[in-house]
Amino acid sequence: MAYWLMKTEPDAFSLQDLQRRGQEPWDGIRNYQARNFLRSMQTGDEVFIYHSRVPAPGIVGTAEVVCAAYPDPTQFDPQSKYYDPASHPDRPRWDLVEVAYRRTFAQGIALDTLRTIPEFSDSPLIRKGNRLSILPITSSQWQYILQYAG
DNA sequence: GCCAACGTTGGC
DNA sequence: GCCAACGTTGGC
Repeated sequence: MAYWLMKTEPDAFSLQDLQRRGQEPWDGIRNYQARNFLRSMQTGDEVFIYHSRVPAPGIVGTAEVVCAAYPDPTQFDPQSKYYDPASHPDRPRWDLVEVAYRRTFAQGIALDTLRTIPEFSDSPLIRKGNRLSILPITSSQWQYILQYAG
């Protein structure tokens, strides 16, 4: 069992949207490093949901991986904004996992706060210019945040 | 909305 | 294989 963090822009898809839907295919990942993380995710892995591009970005709650990686259908859909004409069905380039809503933290953990937590000092999450939308979380980071969130 | 930082693309 | 140009991410 592993821990992860997935970023989302709440204007496009928020933790509240995930709560309403219950479960969601996390499509549209078009970064090789993030894709490789997707491919190593397993059912039962736990996930922090992070809201980006908001006045106070940070971790807002949790989800769980309920379906391991399979090819992201949007890469083959010319109508989709995630369409990738260079990807072919016999050798799909992009995958997705499905995640289910778990909980919303009573108080989120802002990026400003994460920067002050020693467990996160080496995390790409707090590095300037970091663009990884999916990243691994250590068990000590997971425990710390859960305790912080109460 | 701005723009620094970064990943990707493509000409050479 | 280099690297300039381009597109995107994400904090502010």
